[in-house]
Amino acid sequence: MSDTVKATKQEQALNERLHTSGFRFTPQRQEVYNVLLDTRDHPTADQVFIRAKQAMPEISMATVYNCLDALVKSGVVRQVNLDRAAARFCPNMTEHCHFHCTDCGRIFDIDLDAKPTVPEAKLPRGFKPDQIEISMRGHCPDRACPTTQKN
Amino acid sequence: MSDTVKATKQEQALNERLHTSGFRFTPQRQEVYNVLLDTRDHPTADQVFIRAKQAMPEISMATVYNCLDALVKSGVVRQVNLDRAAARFCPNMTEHCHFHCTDCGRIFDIDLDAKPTVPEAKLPRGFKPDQIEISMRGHCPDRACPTTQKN
DNA sequence: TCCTTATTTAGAATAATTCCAATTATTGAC
DNA sequence: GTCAATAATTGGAATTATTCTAAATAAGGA
Repeated sequence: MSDTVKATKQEQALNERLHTSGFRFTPQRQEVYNVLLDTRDHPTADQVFIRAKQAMPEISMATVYNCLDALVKSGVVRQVNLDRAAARFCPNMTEHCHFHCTDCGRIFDIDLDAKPTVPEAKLPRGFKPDQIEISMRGHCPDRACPTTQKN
Repeated sequence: MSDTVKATKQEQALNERLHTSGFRFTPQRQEVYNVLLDTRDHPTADQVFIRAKQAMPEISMATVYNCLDALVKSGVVRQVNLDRAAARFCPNMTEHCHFHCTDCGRIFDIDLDAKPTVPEAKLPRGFKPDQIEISMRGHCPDRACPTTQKN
């Protein structure tokens, strides 16, 4: 019951975020967002599609792409591009970067204390960065990486 | 004339780098590498193809991809993946990161004093990064960015 | 030189994403 | 609440970058 209230509040929050970016609130966008919140494993659009279909069998791939795009542009979801693989999506909007485990293929969020800076970089005068993105590639702890699942 | 000698030396160096990674030296690989050295504007495979064809009209797209792959694996060329756009290639193997100008679309190399580190990141125990990659998005100085050319 | 194996080539195939046109849903004005 | 305007959804076609394939060619070592 408080669950319902909570869900509604959450919906209203999403509604607002969408509207301030010029998008409409739709059940599909809510569902796609729910999928992302549900399992924060950085799914691809394809995986989001499969998961969203469980609750909403009629949803189409084109809509999933549209929804993801709207969510990203509304600032409630981040798009994660690693190498040239399919884009992945995460609802974690805190300052963080991504660690890609080359053993299991999983992607982990690594929290950052602050907006990333690059002390080693000597930016030539006149260059004004809006955004700095960091990604790491390496090995995650064995415990968390037992199988060689692609994910 | 010293040019010829120089070219040969350069070829021999490339030959060695390829061989130590288990690749053969071929004129196509030399040409693709030359194209990259020639204009360091981070061309896509497509652009490399077009440029390589001038000196080597018979070269095919598949070969360009194969050559770029061999060069990357031999450690003489870096592959630059920004967003989900076509991969770009650069022969600058010094420590550097990339600045993507959202006005003109060009990509600039930004030198780094040292291998990138991330002071802000608290890596959970057990995570062992092999590689840290940094990219920036923003605006380059107007002087260098007069036209809105896509590149 | 000959043999083995890698490379090149053109074209087909694939994967992720975007585009399209028709239908449906949402929103704001009345 | 109804209606019109506009945005979103849908399925499928189209596009783009890249990889694969099979046959021909070229390197490198015995």
